[in-house]
Amino acid sequence: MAPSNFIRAIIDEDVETGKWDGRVMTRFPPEPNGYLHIGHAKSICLNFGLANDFGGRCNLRFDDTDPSKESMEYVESIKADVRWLGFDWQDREYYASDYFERLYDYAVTLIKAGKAYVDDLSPEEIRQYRGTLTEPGKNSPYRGRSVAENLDLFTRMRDGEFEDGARVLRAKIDMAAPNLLMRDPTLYRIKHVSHYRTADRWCIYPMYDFTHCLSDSIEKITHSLCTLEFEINRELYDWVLDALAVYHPQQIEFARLNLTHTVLSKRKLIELVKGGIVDGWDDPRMPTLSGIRRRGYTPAAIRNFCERIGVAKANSTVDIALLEHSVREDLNQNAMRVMAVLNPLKVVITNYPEDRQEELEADNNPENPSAGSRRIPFSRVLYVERDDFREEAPRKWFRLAPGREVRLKHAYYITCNEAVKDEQTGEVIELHCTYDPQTRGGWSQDGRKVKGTLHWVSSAHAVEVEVRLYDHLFSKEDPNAVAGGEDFKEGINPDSLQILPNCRVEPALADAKPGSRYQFLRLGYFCVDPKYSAPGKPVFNRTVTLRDTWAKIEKSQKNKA
RNA sequence: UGAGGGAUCGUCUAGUGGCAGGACGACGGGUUCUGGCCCCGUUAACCUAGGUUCGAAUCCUAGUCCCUCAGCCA
Repeated sequence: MAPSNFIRAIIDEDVETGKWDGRVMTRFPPEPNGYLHIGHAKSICLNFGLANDFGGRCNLRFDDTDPSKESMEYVESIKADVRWLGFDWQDREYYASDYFERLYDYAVTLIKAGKAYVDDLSPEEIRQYRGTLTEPGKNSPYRGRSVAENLDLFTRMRDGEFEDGARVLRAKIDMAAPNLLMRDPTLYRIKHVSHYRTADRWCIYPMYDFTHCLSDSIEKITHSLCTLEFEINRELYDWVLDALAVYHPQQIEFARLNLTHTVLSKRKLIELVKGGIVDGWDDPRMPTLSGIRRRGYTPAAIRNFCERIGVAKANSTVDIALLEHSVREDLNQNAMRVMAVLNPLKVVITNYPEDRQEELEADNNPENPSAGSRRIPFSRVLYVERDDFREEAPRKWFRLAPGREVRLKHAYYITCNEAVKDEQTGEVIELHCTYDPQTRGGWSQDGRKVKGTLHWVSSAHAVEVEVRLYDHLFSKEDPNAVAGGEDFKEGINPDSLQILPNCRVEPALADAKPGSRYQFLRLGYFCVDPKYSAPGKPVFNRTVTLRDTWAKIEKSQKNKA
């Protein structure tokens, strides 16, 4: 069971008092005008999670009332993302556009009750009549039209007699209301635009404030959860339902998710995609669910994350380290361990026979013995990580350096005797080491210990692959906090993507399936990219690094120096 | 300067009149064939000022700061 929060407290009480006959009915109501991101995941987990925990149901409802922005492509991507996250709406897949006829009838009812009128004012005029935050608005000259005239005009709006923007249907509330939203809000506008589901059946479309509450009402929602920016809308939500005297759910607002080093506004995300700054909506650096999925995150990791961050009414920004922790936790338990060398440095085992090779046993996951083991080839020429060798070992260095002995994971102890350099550049291009045949499998009978254990691959057997290393898309903790005139895109991390074309991995990985996840020993978790991999030629995305204690030690050593 | 909301460790979040707890991070240690995982420990908070009370994060009063709203978007 998820930790408690103020919404659970409300539902607990409602269940106890029988307010909704013990029912819990929620809904996730996206507009199909873009891709879902990690912020939506919070809402999805909340709505479906609550319904699940209280024995209720959660609907998937598309709030598709603005045909100029919506499409089936978005509907499909949203459904795929919700399903991927692990939630099931069964047959309850609803569309506000399916309610258009009933919504129209409700509007007519409102007109007949003298609670709505057709206004001929232009958008500009409506804005002027609305007043300001501190001054009241004034009534439209068309506000006093008779019910009959309003009915006639509204019918003709529907019939397509008028141009876009010529007239709107407005609720007749109070032009002096302190809440601007209550100053005769627009209920219907004319848009001669084809809708992706209703095609050309309609040329008038209902506004959010009219549609959402009534859709909730139609679906007998009990708790209508939305984000804080809709607090102002609640008064109107309640007004519409009261005016029509229909079933009346309770709207409850919670704070949307913000993440450090990340932007989550739809506008900014679109800008990144359209500007070609990222490789589409599913770029592994994007906070979209499709991007996160391609990056290698698991649904369970996202769900755990959403549970951990909690739900409250205060604006807050979650440290992205918590997201990273969640995926490490899942992958540590479930990802198969393999060896990969990102920046290969050649190692020749000088006392190992040239024509010999052997296979060594390697466990697939120490966290899960049932994952079994595999055999990996060993031979005279190997690759190790360039970073694992230093000509001059710093303090606390456990790895390879001249004269140092280390363990090759699952293999042998080796001792570095010589670093061969390029005569021109002075760069170390090869290491000459000797191995101890008595340490096969990585154990020494004489009980001597080595501090360091390195990952490696056999040169002759290794497969060359491309690996993509990702870092936060934004260097700044809060990319939204930009000085006047500055563009948020200036905060983009120039090193957020690093492509390494010449990495070496264990031979078995040549056939790794797209989407499959591994731990590259001592490096991090990696996932086979579904977009750029080809059969026999996988491309690996780094999901997240392993925690790196040595990097911290080194950093603090540098700071002291 | 209208209306509606919100302030608890560095971050996120519990607590609703009775020992301010958890998670992440940071720091230190133990363990280890991954400088991973795991384990142990340390650090560290009630926006301010009054009041009520035996006792206040919680109730009252007055402030301060932050967020949202002037789309025919959602």
